[in-house]
Amino acid sequence: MTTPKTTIKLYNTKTRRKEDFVPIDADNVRMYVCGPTVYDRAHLGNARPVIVFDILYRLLRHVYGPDHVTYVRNFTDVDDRINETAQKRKAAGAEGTLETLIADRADETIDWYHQDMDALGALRPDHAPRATGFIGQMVAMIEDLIAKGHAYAAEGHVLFAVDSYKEYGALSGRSVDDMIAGARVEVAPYKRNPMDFVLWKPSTDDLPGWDSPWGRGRPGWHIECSAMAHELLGEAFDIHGGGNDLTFPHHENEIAQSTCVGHGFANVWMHNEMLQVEGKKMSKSLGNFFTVRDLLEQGVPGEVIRFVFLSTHYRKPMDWTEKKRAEAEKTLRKWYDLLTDVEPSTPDENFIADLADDLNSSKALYWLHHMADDLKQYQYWTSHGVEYVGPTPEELEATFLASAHLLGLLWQPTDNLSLPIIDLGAWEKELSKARSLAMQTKDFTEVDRIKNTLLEADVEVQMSKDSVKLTAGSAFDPSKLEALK
RNA sequence: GGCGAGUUGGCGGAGUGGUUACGCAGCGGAUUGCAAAUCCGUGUACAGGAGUUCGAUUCUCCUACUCGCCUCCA
Repeated sequence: MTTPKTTIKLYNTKTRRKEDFVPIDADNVRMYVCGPTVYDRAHLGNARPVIVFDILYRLLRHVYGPDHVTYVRNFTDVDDRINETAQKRKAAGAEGTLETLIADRADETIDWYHQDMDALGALRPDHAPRATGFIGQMVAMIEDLIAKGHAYAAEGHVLFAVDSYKEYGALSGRSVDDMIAGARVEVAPYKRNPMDFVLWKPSTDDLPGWDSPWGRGRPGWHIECSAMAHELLGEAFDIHGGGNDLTFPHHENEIAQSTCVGHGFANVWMHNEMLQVEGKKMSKSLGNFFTVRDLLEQGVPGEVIRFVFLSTHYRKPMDWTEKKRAEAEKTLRKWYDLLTDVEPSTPDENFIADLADDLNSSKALYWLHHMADDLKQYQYWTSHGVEYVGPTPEELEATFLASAHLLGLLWQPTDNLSLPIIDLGAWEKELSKARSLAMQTKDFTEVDRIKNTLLEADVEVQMSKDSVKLTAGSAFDPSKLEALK
């Protein structure tokens, strides 16, 4: 085991401080991130933790080695909204039992999720466990909690007794008394304390259920992460992540369960801030709700979405705006234009240092801008016959590309960001011909007419001394070129 | 009501106890038939008030405003 030369600093919600990250075992750095409930397409907000922790995963792999990091992200496939869809389908005459219809809905949603997150350039975790695959472990954990006096069965439910755990509320900075005073808790007659939360609940015949010492039922939401993290990552692991809306109650409850059963659980707790859209919370009622798939279908490349997310630090609210989308696309296109076919080398050290400082992705992008600038200048001056002492353009490009790859950017072959590939060769010849003629006659009316029409059709026109280059933009409208014929 | 985060130039967005990144937009110049692209150069900011300090945008407190969570929404 070698000591890594990069020290990663991470903000730990548990201590409310930025700390040097020291893994339990540098040969196997372990991270658990709360994944989606698979009831429907992932909305844009779901993409934020995916991208944030993808960056952390890539950084950890860079620092500790790709074979020395284990990343687990779960799928919650026990959920009433999944059941609802299945019930509706059954009522509409779909084939199969309710169980298979539920499984089908989860399967298709997981498939969508993978497709959408792949499009964002997110690496797949090492394990993507489904809650339904770990019911046995959950039941065993609940039994253990009861045996240790931290949980009790009542009316087919099993509840965690918050009074049995003194530290309850420590992660989110709340006290049980304050929360009860807030009066936002569900009052149920079988609860000893209003804050007690469900570990197990009974299922009726029309709901999925598993046999248990407390009758046929299904697990509460929080226990799955405790059980799966323990099963796949062991008694204690390094990092636990998720959106900051999960801090309470989800993560608070995970800690309570796992700690009371005797697990060390997670050392570092990380939470990303929420996403907004044009300055407002994304919600169906405001009409600004959309999925990752919606954006992709509108022709916004996943890489552009990723770039926009990276431009804001993960602990700050991020606003998704049309303007940012356009800027990101423009920048990425410029960067792609700089690339020749040089192979990536190793990332820039300054770049790594800032990224390792609590994932300062915005600062990391600054370094990419910086490197791109250098590269551009070397390319420019080299092409003008000026010789420089220092790194060659190839070396600069290799470092630039390796750095960009660490952020999951510029990974596509050559491409220019899924721009429609439209052959405008005929128009290039046309314009070129008219221009050569105009050079002699000094009458540029025809050239301007063609150029302006092309511009109106969203074609970028670049004329140099001896060539004409046309590139169709994302709003390319071929019908506008009809006028030229 | 409880808990937490934030307020930086036209916009976005880092960072720092003393010379304030960067991107986009703007402006000037080179280049161009005109443009585009590219190159060179360039201006503007740290919510308000008080305190600590030789000195605060950076630390502390107060005020205002914004936002999030407390509802199995990441």
